[in-house]
Formats: sequence, structure tokens, C-alpha cells
Amino acid sequence: MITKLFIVDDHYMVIEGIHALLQNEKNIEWIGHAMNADSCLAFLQHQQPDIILMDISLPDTSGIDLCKMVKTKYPAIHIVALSTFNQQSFIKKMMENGASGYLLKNASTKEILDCIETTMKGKSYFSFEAAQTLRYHSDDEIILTLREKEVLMLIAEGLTNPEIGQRLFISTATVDSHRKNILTKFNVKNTAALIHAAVKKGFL
Amino acid sequence: MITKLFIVDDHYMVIEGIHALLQNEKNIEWIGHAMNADSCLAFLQHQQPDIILMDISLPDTSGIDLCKMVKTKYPAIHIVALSTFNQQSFIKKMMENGASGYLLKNASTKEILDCIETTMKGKSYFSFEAAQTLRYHSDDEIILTLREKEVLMLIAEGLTNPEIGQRLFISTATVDSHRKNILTKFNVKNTAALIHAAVKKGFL
DNA sequence: AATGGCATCCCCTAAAAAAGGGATTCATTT
DNA sequence: AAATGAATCCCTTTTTTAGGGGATGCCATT
Repeated sequence: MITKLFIVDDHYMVIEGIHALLQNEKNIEWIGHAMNADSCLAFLQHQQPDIILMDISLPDTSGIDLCKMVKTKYPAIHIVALSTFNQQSFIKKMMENGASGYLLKNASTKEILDCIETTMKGKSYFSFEAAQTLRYHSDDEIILTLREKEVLMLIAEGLTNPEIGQRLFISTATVDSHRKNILTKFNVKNTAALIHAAVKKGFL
Repeated sequence: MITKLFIVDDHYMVIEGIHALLQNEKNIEWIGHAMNADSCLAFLQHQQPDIILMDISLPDTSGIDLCKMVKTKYPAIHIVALSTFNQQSFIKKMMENGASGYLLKNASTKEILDCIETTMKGKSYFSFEAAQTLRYHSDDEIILTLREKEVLMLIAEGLTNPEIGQRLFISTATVDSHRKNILTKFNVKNTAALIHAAVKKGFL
């Protein structure tokens, strides 16, 4: 059986690279590529692949959002996230939005083929390193409420508690409460460590 | 005249991609590739290219350091930085270490060829977007002293001034001085904005 | 010999944050 | 109906910052 493959990535060299790596595979048909979310959606209106390799950082929409959009319109298509970043937050978000796998860009030909094969069987596939970070950081998952995210962003902008209160039309005491909860959730002692951790975990 | 090209990148698909994009160019000879700094240096002992396309994020040493090492041993080799990141700090550091150009990974074939040609003439080449950020952020350059960088890193780890003083064997007052100078240099009002800015500018 | 940059140290004050505690409303879920 | 979680507000105390001011050696460059 021949697998129809489509790729979405804004890096021309990556597209060409995967193309070159897979050109001798007879059971994989390369049906095209897109360099942004819009042209990907346009392509899908005329033709549907079995698998899409999708970069998570795209110029227009993020791969995370594109994944969701494609999956709701075409649930049969398997989507594999393609990324340089081995970040637990990205991996989780892609999987939540319906992706079937996560492939790092330093993957070998064998990994790519394994991934396509596994995904076509309806199973999930992770790059070795991606799987490792998922396991390693599995308990690090931090869930912030909407309000807490708002406060966190304003803290990062350098606003003080009174200023944040004014901005959100709540009292300084409330901001303080949120702040304490955020610090607890991140398990850090002060603002400096908080912002550092928040950036590394993809909140900012 | 034939240009001998070598590439250092830990992403197999990028290597294959550039290879594919340039395989029909008759005046470019592809003499090999390396996926880390060590094997690059090993290769150079036997053979020297005219141009090296070098990724700035490598598994062992950073491209920034590798660039310096190669340039001191083989000054004749032109080095072009290859990166996904369009960050002014990275660009500057590579140029300081002797790079002749900065190519973003979303470059087209034409851009790559232009870059190689320009570089061979002994001139500098920048991807359009890279040149833009260089111009745009030209006045944002922040220069920290060694001590200030140390203090900044410890702040980001969440240490307080007394703790930093203990760690660096200096008084709390000195830490405070450094801290004030850092805030001034970054032109921010508090720690939160400082850490946020420092991460975005590549200090952390 | 002088200038400027770096690192070091000190003083002061007021603002802000961290770290405890607790309490109320509201909506959703069980 | 009870429980849960989010968002709101309040209190106290101690520690830490921010923001002013200034001062001293040291080193390299001028």
C-alpha cells in the first residue's frame, strides 16, 4: 500500500531534505508541500494525503492551531508534528490537538520511515528524545487558570501588583493572591525564577 | 572556479535539503558534512573547504565557539552561519567570531547561491530578514561585564542578593550595585521585566 | 599624569514582594 | 445537596528591591 505524504514547513531546505531522504521509498508518494498554513488548507480542498508532516512554527498560524483545524475538517489524515524544539509543552499541545506523533528535525531516515509506518497503523510515534522529555517532565505539567495567565504576562511586562490591579480592574490583594498561587504552581521562590521558568515552559 | 562547500548541522534533513538544492550547481563541489563540532574539526585536518555553512546550535560545542576555533586555525575558510533563529545577539556573536555571513534556514536556493557567491568575493552576506533585525535592533545592543553576566544568571536562578553575595564572595552591597547597573543597561524597572528581556536577547 | 571603565563597598528611604494566615462569592461538576 | 475550583478580597510580618546618593582601589588606554 502506498502512503500519500504531504509536508508543511516554512524552511525550504527541510522540505527538500525530507524529499531527498524519501525519494527512493517506493511505498511513499510525495503529493506536495506547503510553506504556510493558508496554502496547506487550500491544498487539502483538492487532495488529501494520508500523513502530513507539520512544522509547529509557521509564519502565519502556528502548527498547533493548524493541526486542530485540519483534524476537525479531515479527521482521517494523520498528522505528525515536526519540530526543532524538544519542549514538553509543545509536544503536549500538538497531541491534544490530534497529532499522531512528534518527530524532531534531527531524525534519521530510519526514524522518519518508522514514524510513517507506525502512524499509518493508527499508533502514536515519538522521536526517542521527545519520548524521553515527555517521560522526564511528565509530572512538571503546570496548569494555570485564565486569570493566572493574564497576571503572569503582566508580571513579565514589568508591571507591579498595584499596576496589574488597575489594568485588570481588581484589587492589589487579588493580584497578590494570584501571584502566590502562580509561584506555588511553578514551585519557585521569587519573580526572577518564575519568569525564567515560565519562558522555558513556553508560557511567555 | 569551483567552490568547495562543507556543511555542519546536526539536522540530517537540513544537510540533505541543501545537498538537494545545490546538486545541479556545477561550480559548487560538495566535499562533505559533519553533524557536530568534533567531526568537523577532524575533517578539516585532512581537507579544507572554501566555505562552511555552520549551524549555530550543535550538540557538543556551539557554532559560535566552533566558528572561532575554525577561524583561528584556518583563516582562509569563509564561514556562513546557518540558523533558524533571527536573533540579533546570535548574529553579532557569529560575526565577531569571524563569520562572513548569516543565512536563515528558510532561505531559497537563490539566496544560498547569492550568499556563496558574495562570500567568496570576500564580502559579507546576510539573509534579508537577518539584515533587517540587525538594522532594527542596532541601538538595542546591551553589553554586560563578566561580573554582571554572572549576577544576572544567579538572579534568574532565583537567588536573592544576600545569596548571590555568598555565592560570589562579595558583599550584598556590591550585588546591589551590579543589579542596579544591569537594570539601567536593560532599561527596565524591575526583575520580572529584566529576566524577560534577558531571555529574549539571548543572555539566558 | 589623567581618564574612564570595572569591581568593590557603604548609606538611606520607600516601595514591593514573599510567606503566612483566612474568607466570600459564583459556577460547574459530582 | 455537596464539593470543587476559580476569582475575588483582607490581614500581618519579614525580607527583598528599587532608586537616590557617594567612595575606593585597580587596570588599561590615552
